[in-house]
Amino acid sequence: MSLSPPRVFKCLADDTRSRLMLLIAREGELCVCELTSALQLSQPKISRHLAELRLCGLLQDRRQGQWVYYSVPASLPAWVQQILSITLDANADWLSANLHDLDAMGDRPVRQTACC
Amino acid sequence: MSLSPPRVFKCLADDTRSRLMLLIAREGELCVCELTSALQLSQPKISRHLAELRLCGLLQDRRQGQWVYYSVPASLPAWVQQILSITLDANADWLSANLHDLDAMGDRPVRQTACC
DNA sequence: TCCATATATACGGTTTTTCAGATATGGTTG
DNA sequence: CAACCATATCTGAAAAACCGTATATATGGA
Repeated sequence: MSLSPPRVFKCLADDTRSRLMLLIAREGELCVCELTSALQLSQPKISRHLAELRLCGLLQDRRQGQWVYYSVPASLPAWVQQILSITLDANADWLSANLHDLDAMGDRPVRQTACC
Repeated sequence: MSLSPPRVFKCLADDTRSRLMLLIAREGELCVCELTSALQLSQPKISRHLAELRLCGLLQDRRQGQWVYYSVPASLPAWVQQILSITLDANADWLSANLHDLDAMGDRPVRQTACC
């Protein structure tokens, strides 16, 4: 299951999945409830697309208490990370409404720092 | 009909279309018969995917005699061109069989130079 | 004009994707 | 343990994508 170009593009070939990936790439790590607020979509729909991205290897998840956080794995091939970065830089306006809704979200869960 | 990220990715989210785009981006300009040889696929299938890429704005065509040449328009947004370039550089092996079949093709049509 | 070549498109059928809604799982708290 | 919250998965149906075959269009040459 290698990351050929069409396979990567197919993962991103959906409005919801593109927004999820770019938001997570930008913010570093986001949990499902934050993404649900940012995209204003139903939770099952968000989860389904996140699962697809995770199965392709474009996302990894981490559970912390009740919340599951998604992030871009460091092991993701460099060219895929570059594509995300370039797309993000050139499409800030396209993502602006989602960033606004994310910032407007109340009661965002608090991440635990890695240090003990 | 703007080129949003998911729209671009959807255009590239198919094995045939990815190969067509990367081959054309690499070679500058290729005609349908050359692409048919490079991908070893039926002509209608190649033409159908080329039409889809052209309708999205990712390719432009130019007729010269019997042949129709496809190329990446200079007006394509820079971020899309960068994505093509990065993907091409990082996936030379994935494209190698197609490049080989292209080189092995006999009787390749001769392009007219732009000068008179 | 007639034929050959190159390319584009139309048609019909199969497979894939997507979605909404319902439900299941798993952790937390009382 | 029971109730609750966050998240995941299942189900069935609608929509879209893809393909092979047949056919149409356009160019060039005899």
